Amino acid sequence: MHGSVGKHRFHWLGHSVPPPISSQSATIKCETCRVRALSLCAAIMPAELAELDELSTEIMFDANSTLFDQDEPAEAAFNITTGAVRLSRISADGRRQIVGFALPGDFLGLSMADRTLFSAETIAPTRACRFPRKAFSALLDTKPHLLKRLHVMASHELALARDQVIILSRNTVEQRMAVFILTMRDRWQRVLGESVHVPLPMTRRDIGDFLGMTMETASRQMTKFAREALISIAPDGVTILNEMSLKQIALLRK
Amino acid sequence: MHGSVGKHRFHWLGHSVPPPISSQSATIKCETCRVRALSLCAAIMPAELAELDELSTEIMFDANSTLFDQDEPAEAAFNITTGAVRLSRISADGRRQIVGFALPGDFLGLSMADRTLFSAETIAPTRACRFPRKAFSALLDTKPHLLKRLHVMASHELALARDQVIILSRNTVEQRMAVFILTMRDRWQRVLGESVHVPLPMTRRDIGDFLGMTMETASRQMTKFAREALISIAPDGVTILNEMSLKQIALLRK
DNA sequence: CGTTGAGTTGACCATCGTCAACAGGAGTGG
DNA sequence: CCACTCCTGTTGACGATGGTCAACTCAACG
Repeated sequence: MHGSVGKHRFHWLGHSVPPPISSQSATIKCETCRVRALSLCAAIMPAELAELDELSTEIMFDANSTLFDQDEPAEAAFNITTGAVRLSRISADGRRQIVGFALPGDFLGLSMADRTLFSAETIAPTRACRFPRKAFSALLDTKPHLLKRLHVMASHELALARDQVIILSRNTVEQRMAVFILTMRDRWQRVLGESVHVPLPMTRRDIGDFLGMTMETASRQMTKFAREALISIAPDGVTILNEMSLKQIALLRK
Repeated sequence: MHGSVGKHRFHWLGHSVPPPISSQSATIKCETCRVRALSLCAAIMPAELAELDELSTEIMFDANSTLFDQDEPAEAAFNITTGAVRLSRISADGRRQIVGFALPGDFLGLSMADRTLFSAETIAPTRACRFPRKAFSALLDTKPHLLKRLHVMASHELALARDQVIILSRNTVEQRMAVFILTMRDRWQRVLGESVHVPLPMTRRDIGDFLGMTMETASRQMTKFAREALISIAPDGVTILNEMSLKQIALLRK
């Protein structure tokens, strides 16, 4: 559906060094991994890092690449280190729902299921740590604390999914958009540090498909916030101008 | 908020024997548990059942009892054997979202988190198998295959929650209601066997809060389906008269 | 320099939430 | 035993929210 367009507007997401030129992989030592503390790998004892190193390959993707497709046999799990990934499901009648966006530090493959439950496509040049499923599963068998950590993270995902249910079903589009901007800000902060600038590498259509509204409505809400001087819109995201008011709107009773 | 009303309209849910009279517990042997094959406990080897027996207590609740409240320390996990339970979250601004209904065979406490993520209240007289959290957690440490099974079930829950996101955000109220009726039918079938009758022990308000619509709209949709001869409405649920049309509606593009 | 896709804005109107009224059944207290 | 209250469920009227269709701009790319 999407071609490999490869606009490199978002190469800087998640790190301050230039993006990789080739799509070939190059192993990075887990020891120096900049998202290790954020991620599943935090459960790994320093003494065990060598095992992880052996298991994993760092792999780089252009924007608009596919990590894996929905319902195909799950070959690997991924730990995103830089960039951003769109997670989507196509329902039986052909409509697309975006179930989330994976940012640096996020882990794809928590469920360890035989088949993938959604598609994962990059929306910016992305680096990821790739763990072959079989080997990773074997590692889990020898490391119960890793499995427990995996389970805790999956439970956290479940709580997030349920929050998403609440956001979608009980809030107006205005509230949903305010929640979205604030949530994305919080998530980027873990990677980029404190900032009023919120990268939004995804399209308006992606945002709409995530928030359960059309791209037109998503666009209208954005410009409405900008008119009200709550945010200012840049080509690569938004800048929060009035956080207090945004939070008010996010919590306001309909 | 709710008193212990105890209308026994739904005492028959999930089994064909009369409901318990007292609220006192009486141990049932896991070996003879009628939902064991459906549930987490299916991961337990027959030889290990004695350990489970020792751990668990069968406990009975009237309708409108509370198993646990949201955000309180998690004391126990529950395996529902008969009846039905409403799982709900109150959001920051005080509105209620029902995140699901637990039926016989469902397990509450998959996340093994320190605190509960939602409230659980019975909507019918209910029996459940209660596992103290600490002892259950200890058992998990000695039985990796049980932890794996727990993880698989939690992953399944996650997939369901994401389906719920899709249902709520992309479907009309008509579609949501059709999906709801068909889903509840499928879930009850695992317990009650093949039948066109679908027990709905929850109120219209519960259904609305689950499907992201008001109770008025839920009621209107029900009567609309009844007018169109797709279902017939009984005080304790609905009977499916035209399954094909319901399925059509559930899948129909908006 | 033409094509493509993202983003924006406007006009229109269907859907669904809100407010309101009412019926029926269950529990309660005189 | 009956009146009263409370709760559930139902139905109607009305209007705002947000989807649909359409037109247009702009930037990127070949």
